[in-house]
Amino acid sequence: MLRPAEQSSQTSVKVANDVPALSKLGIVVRFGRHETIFNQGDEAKYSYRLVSGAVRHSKFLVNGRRQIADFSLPGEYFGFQNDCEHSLTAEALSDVVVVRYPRSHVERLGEEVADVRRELMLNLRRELMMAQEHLVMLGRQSAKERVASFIVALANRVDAGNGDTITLPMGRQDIADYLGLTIETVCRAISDLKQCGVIKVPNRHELVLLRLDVLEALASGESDED
Amino acid sequence: MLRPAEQSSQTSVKVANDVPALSKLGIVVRFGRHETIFNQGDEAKYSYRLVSGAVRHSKFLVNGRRQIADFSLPGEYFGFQNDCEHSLTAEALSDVVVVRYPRSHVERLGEEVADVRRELMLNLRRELMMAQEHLVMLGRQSAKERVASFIVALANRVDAGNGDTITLPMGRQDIADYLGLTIETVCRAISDLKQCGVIKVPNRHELVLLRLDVLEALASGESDED
DNA sequence: CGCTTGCTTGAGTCTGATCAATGCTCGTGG
DNA sequence: CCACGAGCATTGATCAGACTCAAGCAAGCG
Repeated sequence: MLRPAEQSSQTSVKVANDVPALSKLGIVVRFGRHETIFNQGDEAKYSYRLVSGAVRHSKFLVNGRRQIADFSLPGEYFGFQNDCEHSLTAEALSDVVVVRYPRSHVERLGEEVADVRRELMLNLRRELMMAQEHLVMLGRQSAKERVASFIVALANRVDAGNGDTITLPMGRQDIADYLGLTIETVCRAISDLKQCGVIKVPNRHELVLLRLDVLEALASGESDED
Repeated sequence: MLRPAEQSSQTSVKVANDVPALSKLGIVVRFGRHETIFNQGDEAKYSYRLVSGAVRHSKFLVNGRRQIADFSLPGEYFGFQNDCEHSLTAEALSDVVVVRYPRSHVERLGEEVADVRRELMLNLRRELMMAQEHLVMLGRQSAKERVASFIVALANRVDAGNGDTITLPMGRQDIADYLGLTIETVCRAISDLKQCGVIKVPNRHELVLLRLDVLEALASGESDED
């Protein structure tokens, strides 16, 4: 199917519906599962919009520890935040299709078109706010609360409600590295939630929301619930 | 001395050296120690530049837990990140002098002047990168490493080196809430560092850097050091 | 079919939280 | 000027939640 090596089709596409002015600049590029899209420290030559698949954005410490800052889902932009070099490593969680924009063009468009500018600004602000929520999770929530928050956030992002099944495009280790936990702790928290009848887990990559209300209570730290 | 109630002198000032175009818009405002400058959820009517004192930016959870996202030191801007409502509560750590800019004017200037725009963008990016570093700390560093990181970051911000004395404008509880720890753990970590001869602590609000190299090693997670 | 890869569960340990007591500093009033 | 008290900071003892290490399990694939 998809080759691990980067394949580009030079067709311009109409996926950038949020920023129509951008659409003409992008080309489609594919990455295989676990391929690196760009590395922390790389010169930020391109920005991206994710068409399909999922991407993780992480930082690595000297001793091999990893912190995932964010996941990208289809329709979302990434790689816009830095002008000179990327501050995060972006890797494909699965086979991935992106639209790639040369940064220099994006930059110029930003200077010239007010709409693009506003959109870029808005994007940055959204990311900052998400990072702030993430800080609260890592700094002040228990393991179970973090896992609940994670599920609720994911559900909101794909607009899922009670009874709906959501897909987890990332593995347990990725969730752990996002939540600042170990894989075992994440597993146990998920098992707990399963036990309590709050979720169902038909398989590794799927999750059925049974009691979104309980999850939300846990996520916001209503400590008396178990 | 400074009254707790907000006092404004309607003189325009020349403090915004980074963004000269802004300087004419600002007025000087004072806040007393522990006064709230704005609350999470408040309409973002103003942006600020800190002239003197220090400010903490925090999020509160329902159960009273608090996560501090950032501190502002003299010369720094804050309250620019949101267009509609503030996502963080800003409080004066000490008596504080700020220059206050009406957001609507900032917004307009941003539309019209490329320099201002670039500066605003840069500011947002800086904040996002700081938040990402913060995430790593909270997610993947031990208590001692976090405290070391905190000290190193502060030292860098005020451009202090070995032998220099740095001022801690915040209390221990604030440090704890920034680092996602308890006040006791922060104290113990500081005591440890004192014990190892890495820092000296002449009093609550001052700290002498004796071995910045060791602090940096700890901060970056070179696990063999103690 | 057996191997690999990733997930789950269990047992024991350890780091950091909690609870409790004491110390220090500064400002206020006798 | 000293005594007192408020507000933090520090230190100690104990506890618990999350980590580590270790084993077993399920699914996918060559």
